[in-house]
Amino acid sequence: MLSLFPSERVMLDSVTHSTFLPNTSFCDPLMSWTDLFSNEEYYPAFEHQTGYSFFTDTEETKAAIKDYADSNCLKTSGIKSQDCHSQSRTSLQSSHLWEFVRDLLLSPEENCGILEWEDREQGIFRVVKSEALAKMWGQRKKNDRMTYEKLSRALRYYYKTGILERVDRRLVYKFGKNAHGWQEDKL
DNA sequence: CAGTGGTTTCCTGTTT
DNA sequence: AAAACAGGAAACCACT
Repeated sequence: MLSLFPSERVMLDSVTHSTFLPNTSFCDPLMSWTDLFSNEEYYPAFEHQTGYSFFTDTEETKAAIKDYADSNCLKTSGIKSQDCHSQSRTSLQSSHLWEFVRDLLLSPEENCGILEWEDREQGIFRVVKSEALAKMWGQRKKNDRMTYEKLSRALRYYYKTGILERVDRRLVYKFGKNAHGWQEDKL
């Protein structure tokens, strides 16, 4: 039943050490984006959050919520059955930031235009909605103080390790030699 | 308990 | 002026 497509092998590879991956079927949804973003356990926490600097600014909060709402597919698109065997949904499991970004890039249903390929072959991509990306990463790490500012700091550390390569264009990054699982012909 | 890797947080300065 | 980029430094924390 668990037919391993190359893509899945890569994903399983990157997810092997995740503490979130239950020993059940790969199709068994942990939590869809629908659950994640429409669940009242999350939204109230987001909107009523006032103790942290990130949310104290009304404009910022408004923008964040708008960013959230903009990605309406986050609320309306659940995980469809056919996605069970694709690389989608795995972004919830990837433990490392670069894997999270990669998996989001590879999952149109969950991406919602937050990330976009600039050059698929060369692994160059652009962060279209920085705020939403940070929000999503924060959700993944259960950290509602996450911002793109901080997320990007973590991304910059990847330049040293070859996970990412520098691209001198705003909000544009490129996968480096040591990043795997993103190449189309290897999926 | 100690060490480590991977961030997270903060900051100051520069660039777009 | 606002949003990104740059990195250094230090705190954090899950894991081994």
